[in-house]
Amino acid sequence: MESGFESKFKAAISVDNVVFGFDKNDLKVLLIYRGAEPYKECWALPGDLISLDQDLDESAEIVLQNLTGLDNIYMEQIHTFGRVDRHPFGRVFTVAYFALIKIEDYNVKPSSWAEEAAWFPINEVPELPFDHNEILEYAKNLLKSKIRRQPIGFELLPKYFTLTEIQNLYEAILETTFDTRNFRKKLLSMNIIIDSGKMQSDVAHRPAKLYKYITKKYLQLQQTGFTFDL
Amino acid sequence: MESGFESKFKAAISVDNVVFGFDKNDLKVLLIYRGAEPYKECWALPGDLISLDQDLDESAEIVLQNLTGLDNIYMEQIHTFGRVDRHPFGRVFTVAYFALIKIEDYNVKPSSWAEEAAWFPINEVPELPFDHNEILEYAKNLLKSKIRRQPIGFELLPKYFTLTEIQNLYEAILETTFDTRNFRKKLLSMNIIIDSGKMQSDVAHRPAKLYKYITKKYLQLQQTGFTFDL
DNA sequence: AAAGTATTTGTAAAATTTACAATATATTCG
DNA sequence: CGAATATATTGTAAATTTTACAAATACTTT
Repeated sequence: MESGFESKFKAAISVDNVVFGFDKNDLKVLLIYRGAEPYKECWALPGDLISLDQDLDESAEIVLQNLTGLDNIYMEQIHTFGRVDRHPFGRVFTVAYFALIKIEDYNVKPSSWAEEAAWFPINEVPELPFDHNEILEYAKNLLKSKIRRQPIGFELLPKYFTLTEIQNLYEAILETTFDTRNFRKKLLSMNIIIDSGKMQSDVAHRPAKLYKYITKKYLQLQQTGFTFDL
Repeated sequence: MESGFESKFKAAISVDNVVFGFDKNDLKVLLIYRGAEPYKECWALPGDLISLDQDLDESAEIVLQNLTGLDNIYMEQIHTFGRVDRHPFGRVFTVAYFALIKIEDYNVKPSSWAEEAAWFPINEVPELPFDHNEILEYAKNLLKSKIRRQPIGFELLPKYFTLTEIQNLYEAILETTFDTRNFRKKLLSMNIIIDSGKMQSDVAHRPAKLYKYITKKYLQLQQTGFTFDL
């Protein structure tokens, strides 16, 4: 009953990357327009079959760079999807990764068989091929739970940011609202951000102070973990 | 430079299961003694290459049952390991799963090519083949963080348990100690366990009350999540 | 009956969380 | 230039939760 090894060494592995960004109060995800079969001419997560001579984590970064030009992005594995019929070309298991980046710090340019690469507001993502909608949903939920336990919000914000911006980020991700006074109290009590001395400019109202985060504390907390509950 | 599809459909996938149990104040993990190559005659996590005609999650349960006789165990995927050289027979990606069970409720019996199956205290696990020690380490850390957020401790305990037992469980997993009064106060305030009316017997000291958990509250909290911090 | 062993329980102080609204500071408009 | 507009900023009291800490209880064994 035990089938031989040969029949088992016929699978392919792909990686699919969920790259989140934040811009103008919108949580966004990076998609590519596929210029190759299957699902040619569809928007999809930047993902591809991997070469079997590279480590898995390494593959995720390579695939992302090939398709979007994003280089040196730290990717974290989130889940592997392996439904039998998820790929029309054969048995393909896909390992999903995710990353958080500051949109303004990077320039995405499609390459390889990606015809376009663009940021989509998380609530305006079209129907995606394969099980990509399911993967995206998984990633959103993970982000939601991670942001309450690790100070990862800053990875999505520019170097200098206002307290309102970070509150908007938290509210967008957690799909809730916070009392401004309490939110600020809690955030500031963590001692991971500091008044940069700079001010917002070019706004038609009272300008806000710009804060920056303190790398040392930040890295420490990332290890320890914390709980952000309001 | 884009290699063809053929070269990519040559990988195999395995699943490796980390099954935790708890017994006499020890966190334990289920291992099998391998009766097949590679690493024949070694203790290892119960895992095997999977058939390519089954869904991934399904495969995890099948593999576990084949090797250990454990049937109908809910397995949760934890991580995929894909170093190039992790398997001597070729490129094998392994998807790790974990499960928590009540040792006394199940009878493990080795089958297929597993010659033995046995529970090892987590601190007495020998050197394991492949990257199994790394996988186990990953699973331990996951358990550690999960137990602080979800009431999963009860899955490891018998139906009736004492407060001391559950405290020992938490202390074993989190590798720390708690103040007994505060631990009980916190646990009872969650309203997920209730005095069963029964008492411990056959002990050479004051017998403890036996508690049981309340399924309804328990399921609810599992969804909501909670934080267990002391 | 005394010794041994683990179980059970309370309280005050400190820290954290929650609820809640008025004032400040910039730009734009008339 | 003054008024309107738009968002930024800030404090406090009450409630809740967390923390630190030790003595009495109930069974078995000697």
